[in-house]
Amino acid sequence: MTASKRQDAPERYNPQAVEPHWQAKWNDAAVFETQNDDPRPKYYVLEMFPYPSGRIHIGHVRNYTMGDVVARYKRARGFNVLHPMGWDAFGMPAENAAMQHKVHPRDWTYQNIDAMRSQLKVMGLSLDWTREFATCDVNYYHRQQILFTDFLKAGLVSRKTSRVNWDPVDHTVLANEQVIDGRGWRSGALVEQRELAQWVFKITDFAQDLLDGLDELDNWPDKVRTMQRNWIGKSRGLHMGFALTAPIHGFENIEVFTTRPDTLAGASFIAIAPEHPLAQALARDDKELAAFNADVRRAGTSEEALEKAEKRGFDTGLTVQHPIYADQTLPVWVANFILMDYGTGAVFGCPAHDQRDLDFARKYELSVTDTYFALNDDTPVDNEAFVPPKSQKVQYVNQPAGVEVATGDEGVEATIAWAENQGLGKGQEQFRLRDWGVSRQRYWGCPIPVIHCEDCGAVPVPVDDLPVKLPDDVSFDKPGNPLDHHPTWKHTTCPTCGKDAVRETDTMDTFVDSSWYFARFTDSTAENPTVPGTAEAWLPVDQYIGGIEHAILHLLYSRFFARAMKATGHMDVREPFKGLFTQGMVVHETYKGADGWIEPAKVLIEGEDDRRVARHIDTGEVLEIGSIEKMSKSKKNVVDTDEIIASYGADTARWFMLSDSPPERDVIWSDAGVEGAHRHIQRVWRLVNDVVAATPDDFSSAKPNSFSKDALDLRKVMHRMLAAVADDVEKLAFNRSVARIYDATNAISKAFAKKSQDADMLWTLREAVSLLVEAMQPMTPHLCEACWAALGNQDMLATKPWSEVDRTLLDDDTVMLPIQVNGKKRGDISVAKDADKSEVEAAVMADPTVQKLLDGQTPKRVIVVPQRIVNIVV
RNA sequence: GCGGGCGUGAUGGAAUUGGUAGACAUACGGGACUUAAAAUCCCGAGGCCCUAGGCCGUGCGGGUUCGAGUCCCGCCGCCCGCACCA
Repeated sequence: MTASKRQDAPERYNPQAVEPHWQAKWNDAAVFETQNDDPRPKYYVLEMFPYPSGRIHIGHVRNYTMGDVVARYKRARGFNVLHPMGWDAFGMPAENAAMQHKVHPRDWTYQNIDAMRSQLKVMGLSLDWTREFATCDVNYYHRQQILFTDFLKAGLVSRKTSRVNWDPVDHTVLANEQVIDGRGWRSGALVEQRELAQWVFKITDFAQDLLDGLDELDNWPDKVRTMQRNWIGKSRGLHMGFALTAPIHGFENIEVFTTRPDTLAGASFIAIAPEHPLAQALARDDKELAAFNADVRRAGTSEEALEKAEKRGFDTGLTVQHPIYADQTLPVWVANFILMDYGTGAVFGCPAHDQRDLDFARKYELSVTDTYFALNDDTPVDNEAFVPPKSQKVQYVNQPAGVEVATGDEGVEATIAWAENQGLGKGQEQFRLRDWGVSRQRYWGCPIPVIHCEDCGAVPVPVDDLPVKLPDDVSFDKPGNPLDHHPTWKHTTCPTCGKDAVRETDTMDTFVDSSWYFARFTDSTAENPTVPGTAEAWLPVDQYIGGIEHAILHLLYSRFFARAMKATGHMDVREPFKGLFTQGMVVHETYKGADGWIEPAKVLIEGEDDRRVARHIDTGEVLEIGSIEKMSKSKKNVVDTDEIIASYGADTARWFMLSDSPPERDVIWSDAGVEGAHRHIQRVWRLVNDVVAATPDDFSSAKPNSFSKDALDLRKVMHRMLAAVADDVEKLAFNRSVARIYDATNAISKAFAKKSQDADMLWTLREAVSLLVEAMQPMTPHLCEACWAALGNQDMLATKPWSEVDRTLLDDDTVMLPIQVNGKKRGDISVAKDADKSEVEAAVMADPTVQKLLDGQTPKRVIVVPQRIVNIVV
């Protein structure tokens, strides 16, 4: 730097020029390409790969920025970091686009991928693009078909019928969310329930192991582990048969599973699901029942829909024997709130101790019998069921098992023992988890590699014949699955007997695609799905980052896949994700005008707080300021990432995404927040250049032998910042590292403003900005590379190891202890850092301010927490 | 309905996990610089009481403790998931 240059105001940092420059340099030096044979310790950081919807959403920016900070930080810490990117590319939206815009799903998808890849590239993410793939690449789904056939051979896949929402006009299965008020979202037709033969992955084979595995996942949020535990839903109960008083259609018993056998004495009816074989058999002769069965399932079969629906029942007229009281029978009803998928699809109703049963009993005037009461309160149940936790002691009545006062758990076990003794039933562990149906009647998915032969049944396609490729020439003009009505694709011959046969035309659930992609990244071009040794070397993923919406399904399916791949010899990894982080959403205020929702870019806000007024930027129309919501196209509250990056640069977007909000919480997008982030970027650039300019041209890095107090203070701030940022990034507490960096920046500014010309301060300032730039590098990599170069460095920051902090600067010799009197802060005292309790107490009692506060009183107690606080109780 | 989570200034949040509540930022107010604006820099700020100083204060009501934003019990409010959306 020359003297004349020093007097010029530094140029504003120009991200539009700087960012592409460094992206090109990183790319040319291939600094983010990862080698499998690199000897350094591995670190695998992965963000949930995106669905190629067409645009990178600001939520993606947040997700990938977090992952990138971890990747860059770990790289600086000497790890061989794997940080790949791919595309979760199969799925319904591509088919919807095909139907609406007459574009081929493949073209639509790959165009979207191209567009989104360019968007990701301008973000400056440290990704290894050489490993990129899309799940719709034949190379990928080919290997998925290998996995499927291996799972099939290992007995992990089977055929099962299950009910689906069927749209009779579109000839398609509807997702629960596509059923709106009992009608198909597109056709508007009344939805029917259909039994469909499906391929299922036998995830229930691993129910116990999936449950047990959660205990070791201590780098997962407790919340997610709890959700998975509840989802797997292990419970102990009684499985027993209720004898029909008159056998019918070959049924002698109705098999029931209950988790509350302790209420057996209060049973007053049997309720079976509309899909229960007995209900179906009866409905064949009973039109009214058939109509009831169809009608109650119209609103959809999601648990939510069933639980929310009004309780409805149909009296079959059948009765069963009460298992305890020989003189009693119980009526058998078909009820809409019974799930065929859980237990046996039949329950006994005990209205006194289950609210749902009580509602049902009151509606249909069935009897209500108490089996137990709260201790010392035998008020009979009226319209509120008495449902104590199983651990609570209750007083039993009408009980066969000889319990009188016991906890519910004891009552459960006593009843199970009694029932087993009587030969009525058996104690059983029951899981809520159901097998995973993977068949989808759609085109844009991985074909299920199976051939149906009249003689040989369902035969897997031989591995040598794989892949089963999707045909290109498909039409979406007709309703139904294009693979099914394709003129030739499905017709083939049986691999076993050679007879004419047809291909399976269902494709796989897209969750299958995302259940093993993390393993494929370890060698994305391998002939087999994975390379033994390589997969194990990289897996488990050390840090997985994604949305909480995947807390259950995607993560559980992936955990199942790891087990299934182990069982079939594809990789020896039990838990695929060692660390999991679930990030919050990016939300934005919504604006509504007379003609509907208005995008934020078209809105001008005037005034502040509750006097804020939103106006349309063109028309001046006053708009309604709506609630803050997840960004969505329908509410038009989407912020365009391209525009943000074009006007502020990627570093600003990255910095803003990391600031303020804790990463697990939702962040509200605000223009002011972005401006603030950008100001900081500019400020750092200015500060670094000012310091460089203030340093003599022949600046040497010779470290001074001694430092003034000001210089020492600044060094302490900077080294503490560096240590704290490292600590926070390890914990993914990015918002805290950002706050530390702001703090440190303020400290440098203040020190610089003093314009000290002493050599030790100049050296310290130079050290300070270097450390600042290093600490910020994982978050704002382009700016920091530019600053690093401005500081005269030849190497790239992206490859520079993290600086060691000077431990001697981290602690002070003395600490300020707050002094409380009766829990209220009254003063401070400075004591030696390593002073023990008695020394601190002595110092405190000798302190004049304390003497004054005590005013002659003798303390009852003095509580000293070393290095923390002193509390004097008087 | 079931399950899970959250609640701290005007706003986003911090608080070493039971030890000084409000760091840092945004918005705001005041000042400096400027013909002016932008940019930049400096200062102020939880509420209440006239001040010294004090009182109150982490959704609401109780409790445990020398000490509670943090732990326990009971409410209120908001958000998320519920198996074919990805």
